[in-house]
Amino acid sequence: MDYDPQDIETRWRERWAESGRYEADPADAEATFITVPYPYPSGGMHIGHARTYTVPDVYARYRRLQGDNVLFPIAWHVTGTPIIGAVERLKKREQGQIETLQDAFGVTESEFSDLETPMGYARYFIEKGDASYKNGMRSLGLSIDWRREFTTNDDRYSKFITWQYESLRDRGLLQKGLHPVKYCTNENNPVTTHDLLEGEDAEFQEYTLIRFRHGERVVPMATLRPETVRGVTNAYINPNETYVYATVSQAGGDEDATATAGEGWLVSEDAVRKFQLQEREVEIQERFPGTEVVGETVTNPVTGEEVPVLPASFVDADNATGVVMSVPAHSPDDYVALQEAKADDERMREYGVDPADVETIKPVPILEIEGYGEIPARDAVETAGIDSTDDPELEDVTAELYQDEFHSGRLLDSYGEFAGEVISEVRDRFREHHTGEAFDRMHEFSEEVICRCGGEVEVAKQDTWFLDYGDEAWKAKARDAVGNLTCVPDNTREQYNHTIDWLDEWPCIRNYGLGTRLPWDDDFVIEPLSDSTIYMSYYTIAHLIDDVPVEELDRTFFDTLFHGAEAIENAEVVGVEEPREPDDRALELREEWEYWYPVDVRCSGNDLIQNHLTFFLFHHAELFDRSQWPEGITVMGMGLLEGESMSSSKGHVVLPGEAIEEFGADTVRFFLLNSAEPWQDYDWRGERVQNTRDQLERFWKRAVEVLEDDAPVEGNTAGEMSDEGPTVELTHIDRWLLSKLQTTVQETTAALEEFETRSASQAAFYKFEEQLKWYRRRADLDRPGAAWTLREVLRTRLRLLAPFIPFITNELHERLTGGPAEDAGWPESDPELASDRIEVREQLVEAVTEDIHDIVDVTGTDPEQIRLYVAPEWKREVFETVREVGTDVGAVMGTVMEEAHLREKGDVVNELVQDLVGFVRERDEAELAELAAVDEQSIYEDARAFLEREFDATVEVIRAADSDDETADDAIPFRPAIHLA
RNA sequence: GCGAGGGUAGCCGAGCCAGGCCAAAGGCGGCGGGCUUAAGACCCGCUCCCAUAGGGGUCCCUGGGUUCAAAUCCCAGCCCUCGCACCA
Repeated sequence: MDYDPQDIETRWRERWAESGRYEADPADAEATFITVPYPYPSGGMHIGHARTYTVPDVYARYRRLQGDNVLFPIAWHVTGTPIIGAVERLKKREQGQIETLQDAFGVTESEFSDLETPMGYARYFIEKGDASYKNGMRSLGLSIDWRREFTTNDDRYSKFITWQYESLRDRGLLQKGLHPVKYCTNENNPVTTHDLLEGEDAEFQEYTLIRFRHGERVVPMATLRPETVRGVTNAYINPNETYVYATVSQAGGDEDATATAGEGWLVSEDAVRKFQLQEREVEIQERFPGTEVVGETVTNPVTGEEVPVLPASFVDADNATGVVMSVPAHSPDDYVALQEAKADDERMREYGVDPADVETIKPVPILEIEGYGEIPARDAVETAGIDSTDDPELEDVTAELYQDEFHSGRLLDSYGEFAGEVISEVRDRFREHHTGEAFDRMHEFSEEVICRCGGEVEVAKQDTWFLDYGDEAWKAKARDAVGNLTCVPDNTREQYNHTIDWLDEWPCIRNYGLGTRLPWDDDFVIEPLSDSTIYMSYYTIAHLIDDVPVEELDRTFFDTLFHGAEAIENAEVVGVEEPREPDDRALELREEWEYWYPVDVRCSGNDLIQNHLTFFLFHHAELFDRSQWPEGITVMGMGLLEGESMSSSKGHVVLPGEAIEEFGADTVRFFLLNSAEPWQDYDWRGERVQNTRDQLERFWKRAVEVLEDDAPVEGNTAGEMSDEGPTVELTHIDRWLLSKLQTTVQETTAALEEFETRSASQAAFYKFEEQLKWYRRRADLDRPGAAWTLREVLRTRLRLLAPFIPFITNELHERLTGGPAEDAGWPESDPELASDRIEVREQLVEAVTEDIHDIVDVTGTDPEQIRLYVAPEWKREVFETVREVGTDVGAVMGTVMEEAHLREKGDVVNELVQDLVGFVRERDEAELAELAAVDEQSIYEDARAFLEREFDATVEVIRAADSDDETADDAIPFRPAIHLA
């Protein structure tokens, strides 16, 4: 009977589907609710996703075996733009998109037309294509209640989201305000990171604009280090670019912008659009080349000093305002640029700048910092040996000095009230202090950003609705929810708290995308992270709510459902003043919700702690009672494929379907769970998966041997295994294996309670294999007792392994007992079978076996006769003394020497005491007590047959006291002297 | 910088929270043997150094410390990985 996973797995899948095995409804048993993020079907399912969903499945299966009523549901997240973007790219037949679809996910050209609408595309990857999530999940044998599926684009789900956002608005947690967004200047639309060709890593940077003056005009210069304003020695402008003079006024409600109406600004032409996008009205008055300004002077708004404007081709007119200030004392860039300007008289003259004036420019230090001289930038540049602005190392040197100055630079006396303070402490206050007349601000990306359409992307400030995670009262509730939580692994707790601390305003709407419209403004759609914060509650009623007409799913309906009749009738729901009539249907559904909630465990990726998981806590803490707050979050690690990160677009993925076809679902599951704990990163390597497959095959073969060994065991034939205990005679070694089995049960259980799927499967599978190996060597297997023991061991292990490898274990368990493992209950460790005594005794046999092996190896002999000398009674007496007196050699000697018959043995006793003290130290009380009760002679005598087999020699066990052999003197308690001949 | 995690034998990787049974699980690779006409698969043994009697030496990033005892606890340092958002 060969191992044929395809055959076995197909049968069980069909059985589960037909019987609705994992459909869960409220019952008397304890409810356990396990959820995992609903997949986002913007592409197919790969092996990394497979693990994400298999980890909670193992836990779900474990809890079911423990007798819980377990709900493990799934749905589909389609909100937002990625699917729309994918469809657009497909329609344009973009090469990359076509390749991803065909190569990574096996979509055929004839199927393309099905994928050309967003929901068509989603449906394909939800359930149609070979790489669809549903196919993958069913193949893996996930124990999902499929009745509860929905998508986040469903009308009823949208009503649920509407309820949430109205509630949050009424609680004052949804606010309106301006926020920076990525905006494509070609399409005139906000864009998401997924829409970018370049600049995926770009960050929004808030620049301070230093409002230099040129006569009546303002010349704003952008900087990230406003405190260096007193160190400005000159400005740079690009002589080859176009600049403008424009009137600028503040528009909209941007409180940060301070430009007074109609003020005249001098900026690059490219900057105009940036300001317009950032809530300013800009009207160009005249255009002129940069050369026109070069050679002029501008006035520093803080110091009142006049500084020259020098020409510089390195100035990027498309970055910020196109005019930059130079702080050569603290910016290595500026320092080197100034050196170059000084060296290039001809160029200065060309632009009408007197080289003599340039020569007089001296770096002006504004701070002091340990480890650098008066002019830190000069030190940094000279140490690195940089003498050109083209030197690639200059960037690193600049970054390093900025870091150092930020964290340990202290402002000089010229800063008055700010003098002596560290930059990191003082920067914000200094900026605030000057904001208005001297400082303004603007946003800019940290690097160039290009849209997929080829258009340039700029920072735009847009009016938006945001979730106010900065609200202190809300933060406090969220922290409370963390306190309530079982975090796996435990060290993630701090990360949640940290995230709660720094989360601030979160813009929760977008201009376009799939999903739910903002209830009071149809132009906007609620973005994906914001519509998935409490959806787990929707699972509890998802299969029943279809019976309720959409239009009846109003505020009262969901308020009734989640807050109950009393709260509705008494107008206790925040934001609703009127007492209302509770909705009857909602009250029925409320029972479902109350049965399943709270979420027992949410399994999710560790990358989601910073947003989704913390949002999940925030929203539960606000919208639901404390008793419905999440009880646990288990966080999962990332996957690698052959040592490299998976990537659908590069085709570097393995599909579950392919892997299951090659290895079988049990192998795929076992590998994914066994190669690392859930929260650790794992690496899918084909070679190792094959290994796992081989191991399962071996397991299968051994199990079949046990099944087929129908040596007549009274009352224990197949189909009649029970918890009744042995009906045949068991020997010491049988009992030893059964005792080890109890430890295995305990370890596996403890590990699964902690979500340690790796430790659990290691204990139940690999570690126990080691015990079996010894048992097979040690035991006479042709006994009814051995057959019974092996069957009992198999029956228990099949149940322990059932959460991990459900197909093979159910199949074997059914063949063994008549029923599947998943219906047999989780094994409990039997105290009757767990025996320290037996294990301690067996350890002595293992030890002596190992010692004989050592001697044989070292000497290279092949003994024909082995003699074991058991330590004499007086040595046992000394052992007893050590046990009683403790591990203080002096004290033991004192006691021992009181005995005349020991005293006369002299030094030998001293040595023995030393040995025994070491021996006792390493063992605990219980073990020593068991040892004290041991009759060594009989133990080795009982193991004689085994030892003779093992070494192919005759074995004699002799009392050392009865022998003249000198070797016999070496015997110490629990370590017989060994003589080989 | 802030936050989190980590550095273990040729490689991968357990152990560390709860110090001793740790020359340190398991796997891979390597070596030897068995089975086989042969190869593969499978099975057995070995795989830090020394050693012809169960022994000794050195070892878990580096340097200190605590302890009878440290891979494990404490301190300092070096190096590495991940996240830092408005994106699923």
